[in-house]
Amino acid sequence: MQSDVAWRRLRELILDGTYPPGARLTEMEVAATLEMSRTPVREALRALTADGLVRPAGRGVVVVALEASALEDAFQVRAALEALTAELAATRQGEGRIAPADLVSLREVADATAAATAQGRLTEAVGLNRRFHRRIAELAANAIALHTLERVWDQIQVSTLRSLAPPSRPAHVSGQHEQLLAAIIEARPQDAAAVARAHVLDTRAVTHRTDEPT
Amino acid sequence: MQSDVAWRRLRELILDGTYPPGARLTEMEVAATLEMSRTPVREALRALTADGLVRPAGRGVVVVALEASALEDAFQVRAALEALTAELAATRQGEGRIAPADLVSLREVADATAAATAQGRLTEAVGLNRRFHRRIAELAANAIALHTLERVWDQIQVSTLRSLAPPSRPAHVSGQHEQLLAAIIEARPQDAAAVARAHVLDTRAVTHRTDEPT
DNA sequence: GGGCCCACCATTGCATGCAATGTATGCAAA
DNA sequence: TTTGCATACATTGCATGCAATGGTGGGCCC
Repeated sequence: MQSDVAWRRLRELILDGTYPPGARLTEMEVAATLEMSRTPVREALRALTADGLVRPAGRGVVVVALEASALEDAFQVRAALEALTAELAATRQGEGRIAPADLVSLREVADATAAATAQGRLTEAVGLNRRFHRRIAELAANAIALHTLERVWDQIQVSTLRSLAPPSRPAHVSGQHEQLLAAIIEARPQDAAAVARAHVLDTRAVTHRTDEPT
Repeated sequence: MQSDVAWRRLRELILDGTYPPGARLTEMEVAATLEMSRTPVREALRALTADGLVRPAGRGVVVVALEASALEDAFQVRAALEALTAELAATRQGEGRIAPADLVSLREVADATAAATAQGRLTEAVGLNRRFHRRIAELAANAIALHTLERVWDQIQVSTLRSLAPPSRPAHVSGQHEQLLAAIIEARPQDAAAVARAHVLDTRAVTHRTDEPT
């Protein structure tokens, strides 16, 4: 379906910064770019509005740029939901409902994330980091939580794109990932929840600090 | 905007059971009912799909009926988010950022909910109960959490409509509301979070029990 | 020279035409 | 009687026309 294609492509372009926060999009313009008529584009823009990636602004829509307080809100929601998914994942592990291969794969992603971060490959690190967190959400086997998290991650990613900076303490971040991984593997739901929440809120603090320029 | 009107009206009709879970909706049919063309109806149906209230099913869409496991997922997400909003509300109260009138109003809603429940006015009780929880989310002043909760509440409401049964222990529910209210008023964030989570998960248990018929 | 108002036009929102497509129905054959 | 297939049709998805609307630039007045 073309409107889905339009949604996917536009989402990509927004998430990778091609359309940065504040950029204005009009139906006709996008229709010309994607070589389709206004109808599917229109639907895609509406969907992106519902996703919170763009908002109506007079004529057309603009890519959202969450202000500091809204970004804080997003991190709070993210922390609550990641605490939940981490807890659920650990619980499922305790019930023997998680395939060992999935845990191996999760560790690999964690290692790759640490490597990319340590070597300063920032864009790659961001992608791997997100994948790590998404893998955990998938292990929680809660589709609603996963779907909601995807939207929150998207919103945060857009609003922090311009401040792409390396974590101030890469080892610290990797350490938290390790702790989270351990809590899940060893089936300690309460610990997993606590670590996940603390980790997300740590990330928030770092992001806010690097948010000042511009 | 007509597509917004269509969205609102259809959402109402779904939430009040006029279109029960499983009901099939087609663009033309709805367009005729709402007396508008297919275009705004089409957009409304897409939005409702994104909201998780309907899902595409061959031709047209059908009103969703979450199966037991998905309903459980929804309750888990709801519990996590209401724990967050209760915690944030209590924290804000501790910072003196909540107007006394808002707390008075919250208590009034709690009382009205208890009264309606005790007297068996179920439909009214459901509405008041939702208002009580929404008020707390509003006190948390986190727009993203509130918005996300609205969607989850909607999904749960649709899937539990047919099993509209009085709480097995009305006094218990009212007692939990009181505890939650007290924790917020007395600015005990941790308690508020714990009570909110427990309360939601209690509600879930009740709902599941009444879920068997049909 | 600066500010305000008006007119124009880009752009959206809605309606509708048209082609593609999946579904259901009916008929025939086993 | 049941199953499989073909055909017709309901319904969607996309394109485009048309009217409404709000923003912007230019011109005029102060």
